Amino acid sequence: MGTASELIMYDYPTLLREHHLKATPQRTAILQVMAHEGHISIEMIYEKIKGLFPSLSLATIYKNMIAMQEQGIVKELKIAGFKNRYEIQKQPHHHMVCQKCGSIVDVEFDVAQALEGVSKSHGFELKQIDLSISGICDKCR
Amino acid sequence: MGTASELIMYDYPTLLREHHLKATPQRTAILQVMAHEGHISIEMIYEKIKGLFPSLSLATIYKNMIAMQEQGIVKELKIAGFKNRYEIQKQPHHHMVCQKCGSIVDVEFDVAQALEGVSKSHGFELKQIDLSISGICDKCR
DNA sequence: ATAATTGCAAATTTTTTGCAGGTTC
DNA sequence: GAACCTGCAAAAAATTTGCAATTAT
Repeated sequence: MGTASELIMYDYPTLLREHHLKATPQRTAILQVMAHEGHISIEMIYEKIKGLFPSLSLATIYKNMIAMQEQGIVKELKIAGFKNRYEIQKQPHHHMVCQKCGSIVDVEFDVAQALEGVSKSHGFELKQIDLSISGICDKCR
Repeated sequence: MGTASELIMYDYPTLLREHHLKATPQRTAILQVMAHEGHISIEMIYEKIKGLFPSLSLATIYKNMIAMQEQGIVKELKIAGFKNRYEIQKQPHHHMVCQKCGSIVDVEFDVAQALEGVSKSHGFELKQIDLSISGICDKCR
């Protein structure tokens, strides 16, 4: 505990400044909640921090999510059957979503490996695989 | 051309009845447009068939999409950066999305194979892989 | 005849925008 | 002090709902 890398991980003001965004208390709090909750919706963030900022506006969270997405700090997750969630950008990984409770677990593995094996190792009953690869198509280049 | 399987594929009234849904003209038209366009938004469906049904309501399309999703006839696609699209349920497959124009191409392949290879063969500049596997988690069973 | 579906209007929900005042660098 | 950010109110966009009339089986 207490290594440099751990400290850096949680220095959101610095992270924000490095991405040309000002380190406001609201913005820092949003990142802290995201770090703590993992995968969280706009509404959940609002509920979690409105106590700290009585005048907090949903618009502020929306605006910050857009700004932080543009800077690559956060990522929007569109999950079938659930509202959009957001997470702090980490190393590339995938998600395992429970269709019942909506809980999401990060899974880190090479896509080339057996998906069945991954889900089984988590006691997960695999029902659906959603894979979408994006980039720039032939026509658009 | 003209094989039985081809004809069955496009017999949407029968497909609907087999799924306990009535074969209304609106519903059939929605499926025909989806079959023709491939991956289409609610708004685009509306634009495509409102000429045929001057009194058509967006609510009708929304209601039908929900009903047909419940019956497994159609599937909702949540694509990063774009509005939801819908497609007729086919054999399992994945999607290749252009981040610029939003065009979507179906890709059928075993996830276990090289994704790079798939995109390259389509002249696609791979930028992001979104994979989400869903089912029922250990806790919910 | 029954049950489902449509279309309309209205209500909700979700997200975006403009702007005045306040904050960060 | 310049540029950016917040919060409010309002607007816009997306989706859902209730209900009466109509349609499919």
